Amino acid sequence: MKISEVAKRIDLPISTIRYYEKMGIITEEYLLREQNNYRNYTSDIIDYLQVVKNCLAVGFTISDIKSMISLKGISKEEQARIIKEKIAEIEAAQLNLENAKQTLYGLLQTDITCESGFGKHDRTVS
Amino acid sequence: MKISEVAKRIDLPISTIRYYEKMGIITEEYLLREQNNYRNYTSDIIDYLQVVKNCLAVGFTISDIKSMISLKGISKEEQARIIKEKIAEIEAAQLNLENAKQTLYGLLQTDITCESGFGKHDRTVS
DNA sequence: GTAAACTATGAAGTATACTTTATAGCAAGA
DNA sequence: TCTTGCTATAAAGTATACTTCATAGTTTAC
Repeated sequence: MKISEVAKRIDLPISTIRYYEKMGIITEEYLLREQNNYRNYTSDIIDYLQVVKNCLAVGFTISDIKSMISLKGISKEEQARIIKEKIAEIEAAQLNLENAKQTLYGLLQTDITCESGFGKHDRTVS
Repeated sequence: MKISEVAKRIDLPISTIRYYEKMGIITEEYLLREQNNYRNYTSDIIDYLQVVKNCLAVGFTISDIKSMISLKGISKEEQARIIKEKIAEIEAAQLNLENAKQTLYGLLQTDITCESGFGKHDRTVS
């Protein structure tokens, strides 16, 4: 699969896909080169990039993703530790999301124009 | 309350608090100046900044927050529209989080070192 | 009253995640 | 064949969210 097809199927700019490769999160596993030097991706790249998109969308960095990729080279204990750490981060993010959502629902039910400020009367988890 | 106390209580650098003010998300409502020109914050600033932190942590931009603040000046219909839009964004983020979490749980249960790549065998929502 | 600590401003610097530009080779259809 | 379009690389540019620096006024503790 050539880069433009990947771009279309995963809905990312070509430049972004090349950038991910440069950053080391698209590896040989998903990518080889044709004789003309064009990139040729495996069909797995689509699912993989969807996971990458999900991770980036919820606040993981490219560096985080690199560390998850590199899990293959380290001990199972270390793997489990890193993965659990990431899951904890996700759960913290989920709490934040729920708080933000409740803040917004609160705004919907309040007469914002007259007396309430953004978030002014909301409770948040510290 | 002076800036250093706010910084300590909300656990943000002083520079960040001044930056938020510069970006227009800390308004007169929470801030006045003393005769010596020092910033003097109301106690409400703490709860407010916690909401700001939550929002930023889950992917909202400072610009998003500004638009939420400015809800006070616009019609209720427009307010409701913007708020519902933000809630939809949060719900999309929640889906992404759940996907990312399942990806990681999948990794925990797989023999990563031997055959599975990061995310390679996971399903994600398109 | 003076040194250390806190406050202020504006401007420049940094990190992350991309995007755009410039230049050039390769390919497919009329 | 020639033009249009896709591919390539390297380097510079952009946006967002801060942080650091340079400089200077203010306050507090001894």
